[in-house]
Amino acid sequence: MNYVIFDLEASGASTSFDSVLEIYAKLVDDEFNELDEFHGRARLTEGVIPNLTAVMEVCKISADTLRNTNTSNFQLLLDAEKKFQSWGKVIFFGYNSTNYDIEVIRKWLFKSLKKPYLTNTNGNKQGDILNIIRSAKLIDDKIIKTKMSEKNNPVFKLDTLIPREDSHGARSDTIACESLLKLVYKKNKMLWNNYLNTLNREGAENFIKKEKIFCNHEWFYGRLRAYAVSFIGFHKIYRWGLAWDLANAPEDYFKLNKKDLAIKLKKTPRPIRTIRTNKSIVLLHKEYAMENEIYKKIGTKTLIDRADALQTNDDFKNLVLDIIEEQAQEKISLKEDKPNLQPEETIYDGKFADKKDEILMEKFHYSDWENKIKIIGSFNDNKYNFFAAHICHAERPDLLQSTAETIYKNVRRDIAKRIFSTKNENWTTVGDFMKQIDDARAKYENDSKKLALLEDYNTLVMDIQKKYEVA
DNA sequence: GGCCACAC
Repeated sequence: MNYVIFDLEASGASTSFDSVLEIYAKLVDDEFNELDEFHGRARLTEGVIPNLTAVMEVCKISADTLRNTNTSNFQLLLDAEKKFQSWGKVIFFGYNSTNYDIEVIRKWLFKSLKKPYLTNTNGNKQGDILNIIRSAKLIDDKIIKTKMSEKNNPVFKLDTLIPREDSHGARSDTIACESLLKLVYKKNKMLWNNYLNTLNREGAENFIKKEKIFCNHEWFYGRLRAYAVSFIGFHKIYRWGLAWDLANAPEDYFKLNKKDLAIKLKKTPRPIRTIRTNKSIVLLHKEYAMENEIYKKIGTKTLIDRADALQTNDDFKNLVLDIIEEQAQEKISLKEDKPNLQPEETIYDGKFADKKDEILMEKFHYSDWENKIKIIGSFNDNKYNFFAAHICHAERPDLLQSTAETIYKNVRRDIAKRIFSTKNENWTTVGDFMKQIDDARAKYENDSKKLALLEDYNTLVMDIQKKYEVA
């Protein structure tokens, strides 16, 4: 299988609202020979206020580029999607991508009326370089030098692992990512092959069903921890794997009645561990957990006895699964509805697009702009009408205004309402930006170069402000 | 069919 290593730069940290400004992706074969690449930039999406630190300090994209790049955000998405599809079945590798880049891509597709799960459907898989490099470091300290944190834990910031002059450029970060992947591929074939096997849900599920005792890595409080666990079953509502931490003797729990067991299972540290099977996790053979003092003390023989006791007690496993299901159900019923979610935030609201909306989305994409505009309002699910209107407004404001003035005005009012909001929002408002500018002016008061840059960003946002003040 | 959710 070929690999795509990729990175993207955006106008801020929100995966729902910020605008993708740059994407670089490199296609390589399974020995890392380069086959193709894609590099694209986009101007700021209409109606988005950038986060000053993100554009100025992190991705270092000038106000001029934000304003004048030829390609729109929508067009960049179409170009990237086309390229990705031409590459066939691949594994998409990014750094911390399960938490960030993949989320951005999903939502970007979603907002563009495309199928969101491009990177893990139709035979594609996702890998997260952060997961594999953390695990590599834990099982083999010599694999890579890292800085140490105050608490003496290895630091996994990409630009300290692979220092470069031009870090945080999409291409530079992708090349750095590639060198990390190659490092694991060359220095620890066992880990590499193992990871390729468990990085998608199917592989991870098969592995945990097959291995009586296996090692799961969990990251919390700034470091990675190895657990020796044994499979119980899949969560009846959420499908993730549930496994027994063999640091606990399961026999101690067998005689408890349901109520007492439920209470005991909730005690921290929890004897039941979650195996996040669809999060590109590293799962290893049990030997890798034996480095952990807790399991070393217990000894392999006792661990095997515990796993056997668990595996031969189906009644207990089923009872545990029932308890976990009931607790989840209770939590769902207690959860109050989250009001006021913006359309961009509803990708995981539990509903996929119905057949009619799916067909309309396809029609939207092959239609010319006159006909795209006519589709607005026809979707069953109103969020797709919202997205369609915003796309048409961003791409062809002239045409939208002349052929569907009410929609045009509504979109402009939506944007104005958002950017001029004085509340604490999940997107950057004009007010947030002004505060960021003030802080930066104070910080750089003696740096004329930075001050000049600040003025350019400020002008850009003032122009957006002027444009929507009248809306 | 893909997704979310946990636990520390």
